[in-house]
Amino acid sequence: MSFPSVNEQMDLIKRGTVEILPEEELIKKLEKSIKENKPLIIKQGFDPTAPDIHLGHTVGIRKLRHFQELGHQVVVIIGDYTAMVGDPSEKNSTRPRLSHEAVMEHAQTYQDQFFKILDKKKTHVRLNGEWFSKMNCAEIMNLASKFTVARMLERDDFSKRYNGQLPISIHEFFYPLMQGYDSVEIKADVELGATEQKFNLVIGRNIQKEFGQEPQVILTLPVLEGLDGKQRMSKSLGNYIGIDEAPAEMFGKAMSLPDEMILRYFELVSDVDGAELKRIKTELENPQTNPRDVKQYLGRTLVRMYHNQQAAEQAQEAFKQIFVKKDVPDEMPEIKIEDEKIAIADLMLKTETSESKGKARRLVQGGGVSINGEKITDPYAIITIENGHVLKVGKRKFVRLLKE
RNA sequence: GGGGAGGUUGCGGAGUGGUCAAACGCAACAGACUGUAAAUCUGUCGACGAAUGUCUUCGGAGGUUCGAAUCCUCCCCUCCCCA
Repeated sequence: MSFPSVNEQMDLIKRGTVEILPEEELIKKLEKSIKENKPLIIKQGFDPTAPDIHLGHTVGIRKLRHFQELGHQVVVIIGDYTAMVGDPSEKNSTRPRLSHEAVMEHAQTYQDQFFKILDKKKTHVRLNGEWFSKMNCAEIMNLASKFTVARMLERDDFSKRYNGQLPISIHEFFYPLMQGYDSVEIKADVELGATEQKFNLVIGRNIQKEFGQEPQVILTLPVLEGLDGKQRMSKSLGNYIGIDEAPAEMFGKAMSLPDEMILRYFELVSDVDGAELKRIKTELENPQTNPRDVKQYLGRTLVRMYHNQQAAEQAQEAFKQIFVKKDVPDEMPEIKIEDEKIAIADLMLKTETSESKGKARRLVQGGGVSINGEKITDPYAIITIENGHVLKVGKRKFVRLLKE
């Protein structure tokens, strides 16, 4: 196996990254790897708490992919053990502990999705329960002794919670330690993580040193903002684009992004190369350009990456039909209605376009509901079902009504 | 172990016996305007009912009262100070 030159490697590695700490160490590691013809071990961890990978995750996964392309060894750690204990960093402490089965199931889903981006053959997947389940108390104490409370409290979210009089459980202090210990187990050379992970990543260096290993280089990546363009993309905030989503969904969601996000998305989660990225940047800066068009290109790119070119074209066409021509989509859920006549609120409940009747009526009152293009104004309207009529609720919910 | 402060509808945060389904802000949703962008304006924002209304909700369980988010008892949880 032969590796590209250090400069070439650094070029690709640096793309989209926020920080490499320390950079000289990475260069040294790369030089050594070339000399000894031995790939570096690149690590990133994931907690299998949510079984769906969205674009936010792909920022890191794509970077792992870059390392693979350069010939290095990627090790993905599934934090099954941490997940079983229940991740406390999310403040909803009532989260149920996950059963081992659930964790394994999630882990499987993760892997299926990882390999849409990563090369399966060049990826090791390890569960950290492999070593943590075997650790005894003395070993745990030993690990715990390698770090101080004061240093823990340096961490931003701990100190914020501490000062904000919010609870911090002792075991939460173990998370960084455990994550660091993962690096010891796999002898990581580089660990990737989002910028907010910096603290944990740095601890990994310390822990490795304590265990007599050469410390890993840490590489931080930006946190991708979600569809609102402000908050991080996350499933619980509902502002995400999942990589398993249908083409139309993916495209539509991309179009709802704020304009300022266009370039960032191209940079962080698309596979366009450096030259193309530059071209897009210039295009966006041109006042003649309608950002909408570039956004459509983004939408197509994403659909192409996770589906295919044809699906991308179709998604764009369908989108235009609905939102530009204000037409109805060709494809939509079809629901059989048995009743001849039905109150609008009941119809919306039945078609799952509203969660409750009260809400349905409010939507009608707000002018958000139409049938076959005719706006319903009376919240108590009785609808006569016609075969094939289209119920539209809000901007994007369409249901075709079928008569029995 | 001792003392103090708290737990309110997605979040923040009012409310200390009836006028409280609970102020206000944020978020969210819908409408107008647009490019399903941003900004702005308007409306809605527990459930059921056509409706007077009924039901569920203020950490949990009981209790006092004609009536409780508000008072009492026990319990659970969190934070701060002292040791």
